[in-house]
Amino acid sequence: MKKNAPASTPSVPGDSRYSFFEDVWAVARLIPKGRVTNYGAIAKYLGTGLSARMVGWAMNACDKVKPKVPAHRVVNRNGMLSGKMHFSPPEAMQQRLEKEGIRIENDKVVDFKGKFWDPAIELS
DNA sequence: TAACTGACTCGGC
DNA sequence: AGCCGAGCCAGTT
Repeated sequence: MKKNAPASTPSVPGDSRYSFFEDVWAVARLIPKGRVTNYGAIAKYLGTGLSARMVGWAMNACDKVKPKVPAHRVVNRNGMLSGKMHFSPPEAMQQRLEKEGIRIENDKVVDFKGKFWDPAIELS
């Protein structure tokens, strides 16, 4: 039997256990097809610019979240698919990006700056 | 229970 | 111009 309120309780908006993980996933899902963003932009949009690491960590758990989160559209500030090695298979990230019109070269997003999608601006 | 790591980023040297 | 250290939050060992 489960405890009263385990930390693993599904977070929902309005709940005190609502962690910014949910926000990260929400923002990630808002990323338009053919666009990419970086961890810092999301973190900053959430008000925790220094927590860019956690954004990546949230992506690690994105696979267990529903609906699926387009974590492949989130890359580091260099436009490099730093998290592709965490995909399964790793090449899936690049494959999906290319499928959406994003061109990848040497594990880096081509014209990253031009395809960059900043939630702080687009959602402002 | 405490400590470390981790899909990051920025500032300083 | 490149390298190093510090900060953040949560999950894992």
